[in-house]
Amino acid sequence: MTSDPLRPLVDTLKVLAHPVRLRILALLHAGELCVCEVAEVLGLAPSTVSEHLTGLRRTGLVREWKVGRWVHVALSDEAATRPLLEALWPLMAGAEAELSRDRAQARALRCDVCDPADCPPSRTLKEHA
Amino acid sequence: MTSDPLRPLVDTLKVLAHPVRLRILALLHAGELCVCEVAEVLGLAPSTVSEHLTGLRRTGLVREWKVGRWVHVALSDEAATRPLLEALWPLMAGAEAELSRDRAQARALRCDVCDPADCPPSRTLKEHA
DNA sequence: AGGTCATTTCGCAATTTCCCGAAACATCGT
DNA sequence: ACGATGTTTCGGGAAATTGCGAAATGACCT
Repeated sequence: MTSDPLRPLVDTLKVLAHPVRLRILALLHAGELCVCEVAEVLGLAPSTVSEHLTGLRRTGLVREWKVGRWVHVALSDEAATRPLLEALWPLMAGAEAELSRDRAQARALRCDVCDPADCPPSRTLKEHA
Repeated sequence: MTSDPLRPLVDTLKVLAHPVRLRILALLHAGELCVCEVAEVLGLAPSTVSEHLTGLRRTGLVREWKVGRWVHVALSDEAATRPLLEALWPLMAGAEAELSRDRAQARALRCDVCDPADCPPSRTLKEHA
């Protein structure tokens, strides 16, 4: 009774119901990134992005792991949240302009002069500037 | 800039991200009801239910129409929200106990002595008591 | 050890959500 | 017209959400 069986689903939907977090998911749909890259692309304070990612991780939508002093983020492959995400992509078509701009900016942040294989996301932003 | 292309989707997800509204959708998945029946089943004030339904209607998830002094509610058949709802049902499996209890209570509110065909939702609750 | 960069935690103000009761509306029956 | 019933709108208080900067943490480098 006190434990609401709908709680997990509601929590997941609450996390999805935010434009910044949807943009993050769409970004990660195109490949993994590190936190500072996400912050740069979205133009938000790192602390803000970190908090959004905490929510996404808590509900199993993304996974994070440490690489040096960077934290990499990628879509989780948990089966639970898959169908929801799959249903979501088509519904984001109306924002394709904004989302592809995000993706382009993310790509621009990565090494664009060297082989991607030599330029993992562990490269610092400063090193690119 | 001021117009956020993700807004419609975010609004829909925000409306979905609430246990009461999910219970309402699950209830309507089994058939149309009128507002007072929903309020009775959920044990909430009619004004509260009315406000939840306003949100569900605004995002096109349900449709309402007037029958005498009652307002009937049913799932909308809009194509836009269909895939999202279809992805949602399986994820509500964990709450099947609560949801089927809701459905049973809704059925009990309807005429259980006469033929359902003779007992549309337009029958008042008092008339059943 | 000290310095720098990436990240998280914390405190806080602004905004929004949630639920209700009271009052306003609407519709039916007498 | 009146009262009863279903519904919505409004006012307000409690709680949750959002975003940031400042400070704390962790990891690298010299």
